[in-house]
Amino acid sequence: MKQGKVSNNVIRRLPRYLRKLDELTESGVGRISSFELGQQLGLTPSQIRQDFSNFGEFGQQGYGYNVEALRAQIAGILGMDRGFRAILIGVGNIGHALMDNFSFTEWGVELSAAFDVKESLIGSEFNGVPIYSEDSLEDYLNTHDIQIAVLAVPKTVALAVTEKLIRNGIEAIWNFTNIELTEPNSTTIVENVHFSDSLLALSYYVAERQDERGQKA
Amino acid sequence: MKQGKVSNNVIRRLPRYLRKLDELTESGVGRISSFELGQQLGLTPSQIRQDFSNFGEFGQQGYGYNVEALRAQIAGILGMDRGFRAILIGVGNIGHALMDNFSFTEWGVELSAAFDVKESLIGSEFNGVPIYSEDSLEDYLNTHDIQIAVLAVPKTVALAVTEKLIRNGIEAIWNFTNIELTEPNSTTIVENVHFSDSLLALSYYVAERQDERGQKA
DNA sequence: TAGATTGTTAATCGATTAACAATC
DNA sequence: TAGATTGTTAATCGATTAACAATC
Repeated sequence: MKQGKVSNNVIRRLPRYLRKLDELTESGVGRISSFELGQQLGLTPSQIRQDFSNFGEFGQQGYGYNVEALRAQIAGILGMDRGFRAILIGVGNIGHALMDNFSFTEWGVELSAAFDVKESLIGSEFNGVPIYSEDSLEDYLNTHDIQIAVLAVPKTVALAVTEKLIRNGIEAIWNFTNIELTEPNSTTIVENVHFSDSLLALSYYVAERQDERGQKA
Repeated sequence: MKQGKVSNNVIRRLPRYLRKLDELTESGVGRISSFELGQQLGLTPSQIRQDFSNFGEFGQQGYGYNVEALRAQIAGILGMDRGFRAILIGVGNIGHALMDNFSFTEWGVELSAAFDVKESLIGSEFNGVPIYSEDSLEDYLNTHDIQIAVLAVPKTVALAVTEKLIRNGIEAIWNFTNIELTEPNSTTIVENVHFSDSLLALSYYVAERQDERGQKA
């Protein structure tokens, strides 16, 4: 094993491995080779072995990988067993959908509270997660050990809230607003979820396909 | 200009350029150099010029780029002016949030119908988009010109619905289910939106940061 | 044992960065 | 004109793939 700054490309593949391994377990598959895993994920066996070798030796010659054990290793690498805690800011449409629908726990993260400005929401609770007034956000951050802020507020207040989060020492922001939040500073980790970026990439490939067809005709 | 299969990396940056250019327009900036744009996006000027040169010559020596004109070029490249049409399958939590909250039109896509199995939803309408019974899905596809299917059904039925979509010649699937939908076949374009992948990558970087701190102490 | 498959080193390929002539 | 900045060619860097000895 090496473990000297693993490339982002590798990191982005880890969750895919995890998901596939879960699927394999579900269908009763207990072991798998890099060749077979590659087939199922559209990757070369080489790349898969290279990826894993960044973190250790998880396989066995002549055998392959034990699905369950490999899964556990990757989960550990991804920090799923660290007990990270998150809060959600903005219980609008997307925020609400996340609370209702997204299983934070399944991915090793505890959603411990949500915040909003809307009176009718404050004091209520969703899936056991309490919703507090946004006024109490700073106070909450200072009295609880929170690593991740899920940002789901309207675009207009996104920057102000971000500043507040950073001022109170948040470590990471999971950004669902459609604002460019790259490097608000050097110490806060930002992960952007831009639906529109994703749709536009899709749109590009559909357009490209159209053009290809057009040329042939 | 070259235009011979542009790399995926480049395509993924285009929506970011678009977003930034919109922000610039909003704040009244009419021209920008690759240097300044690079600063704001955390990219090198070289990369930006290289990216654009895949599609044409959009700048002017000694001046830079006209923000509005460049925006229009990129929008065109991304297929935003092609009038793509989409349908949504699954009006659950996430599907509902998309209908309510996500402006398809803003990105050049028309959401023309939604489908669900839930009796109470069928026949109703959100933001002018009608919700039909999933039984009529195939019929609808055969009588309308639809390119994109937004897949927001429960995990358990995801594969069955996907098959149905492909059988009826859908061109692209925007996949919001947490299922690995890579290459269902070679002709359908799939764009995955996996929240969990994104959260896990975030989690990894928080864990890494923790370890770094641990070593220093 | 023979066959399979790993982990790793070396080779290739592709993407990013640097440099610079062209020109607004 | 002088200065700025493009588009592009060349150089560098990094990521993927191929190959293979080690070994279960």
